Amino acid sequence: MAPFAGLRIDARQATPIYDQLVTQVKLAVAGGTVRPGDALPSVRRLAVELRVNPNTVARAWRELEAEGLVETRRGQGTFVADSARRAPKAQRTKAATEAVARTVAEARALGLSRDELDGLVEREWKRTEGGRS
Amino acid sequence: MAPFAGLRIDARQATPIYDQLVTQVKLAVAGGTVRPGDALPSVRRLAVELRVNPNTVARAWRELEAEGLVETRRGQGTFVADSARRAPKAQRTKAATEAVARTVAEARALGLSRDELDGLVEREWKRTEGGRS
Amino acid sequence: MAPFAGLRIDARQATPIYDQLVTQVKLAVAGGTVRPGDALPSVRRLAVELRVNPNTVARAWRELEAEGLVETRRGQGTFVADSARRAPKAQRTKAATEAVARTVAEARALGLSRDELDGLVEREWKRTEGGRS
Amino acid sequence: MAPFAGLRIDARQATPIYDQLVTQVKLAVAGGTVRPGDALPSVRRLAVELRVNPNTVARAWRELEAEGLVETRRGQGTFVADSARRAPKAQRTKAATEAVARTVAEARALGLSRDELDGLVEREWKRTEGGRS
DNA sequence: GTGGTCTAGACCACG
DNA sequence: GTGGTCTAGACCACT
Repeated sequence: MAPFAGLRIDARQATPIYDQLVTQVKLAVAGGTVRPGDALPSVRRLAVELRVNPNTVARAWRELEAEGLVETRRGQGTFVADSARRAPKAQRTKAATEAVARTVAEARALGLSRDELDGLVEREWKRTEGGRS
Repeated sequence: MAPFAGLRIDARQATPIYDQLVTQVKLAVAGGTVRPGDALPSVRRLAVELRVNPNTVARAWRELEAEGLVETRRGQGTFVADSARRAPKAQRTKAATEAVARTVAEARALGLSRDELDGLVEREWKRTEGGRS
Repeated sequence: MAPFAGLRIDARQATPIYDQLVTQVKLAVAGGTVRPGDALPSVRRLAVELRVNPNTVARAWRELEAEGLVETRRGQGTFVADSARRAPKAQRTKAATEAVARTVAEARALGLSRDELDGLVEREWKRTEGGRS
Repeated sequence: MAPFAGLRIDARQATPIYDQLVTQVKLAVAGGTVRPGDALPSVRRLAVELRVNPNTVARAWRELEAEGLVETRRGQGTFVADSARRAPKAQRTKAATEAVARTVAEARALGLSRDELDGLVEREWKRTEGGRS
């Protein structure tokens, strides 16, 4: 499966689209799903795929480049930088913990039981199986 | 524990503050944590507590009122509307599923195993035990 | 004279407009012409003044913010960051030396004599006298 | 010293490489440093020397030819056109004035005194003495 | 084909 | 009023 196959956005969310993309690429790099040298989808292709303006994708890639996570090669495309490293385990756990905390809080507020939550996690995990790991 | 005791905001987040408040109130109503007739914190008190512009809190309450979830009684304050009902199970599950999906996607991107994710959920669930439920 | 009164761009130049603005603000900060807390011109006002698209100015301010040189206060405007310091003398001299080298090289290529070059510098210096210093 | 011996580029600069070359050749012609009939370096040789794609050099020579400043003689190379004349004094002064203006602006923004600027010009002029003039 | 810059203009969030 | 996001579409630079 191609790297970055799973990039997706949610227009209803308050987080800006370009920011959603930045976050997902960062996560993929931190988690080792993609590696230095891997190509990001081209601005135009991804824009078509996500039905988004090319400028929006370009802005995301630009921000990532400013942070040194990716580099653009003229006329070729945008690539994960050689210097981009998989984040250490502790850091990844910390990030995941925050995400989990948000979701648990929401589940509780919605009055879900522990079993119901586990069921949802189980189902979602299965549903997303098969990506490059 | 007073209803709405846990309202909290994160100024660093991209989501507008008023939006964070709206979401939390909605969740509490949908989940049955608060019930029709319960009072929302007063605009001024909450503004002070969260160190936020009173306009921002007012804006949140206004949006909620526009949606019919709360009602303002002159001189008394803002209250959960009588018509506000706990959301039906299916709707609550749908909301929770979206939250879970986001978190599972993030965990996967970070390269966590299923067991690691379960462990984090377990820990977070235990940690937040004891609130009004 | 107001800070940043002298911001100007040259559309004929190869350097992108937003970049020209970034550079000028950086120089002004490094040189002490402007100080922490000083307001940058508003995006819209400057865009009108320079006959440029507001997006272009916004992009410049955004890049400066990403570098921590300025900070934006919601609804108020963009300001030189408190942390922005005047560059040390050595660094300023280095920057100026590069600029001088470029110009001397060009003057030589154009066949100017030393006296002619001095005359131009003299004239330009006089012409720009009167700024905040 | 061979004509065009000093052609050099700066890959870090925003200005396209081919443009940097065009500008330098134009300057050399305008200033009389090179004369009609003088040969430009061959595309390949210069590409190797500057570690640049030959297309880039070719592009520069092509632009210059389109402007009538140089002409290509099949199998021989590229030469300064017979019609290329040293620019009139006024025009050269104008070009130099712009360069000086940019540098004076930068020096002012950096908080340099008139004396400091003069010192830098003096030093740079001395340092570059000895080229073909 | 790739990314980069810029414009024009809409709509949102905040004070 | 301030800045922020996004779209649509043009043109440029480079491979």
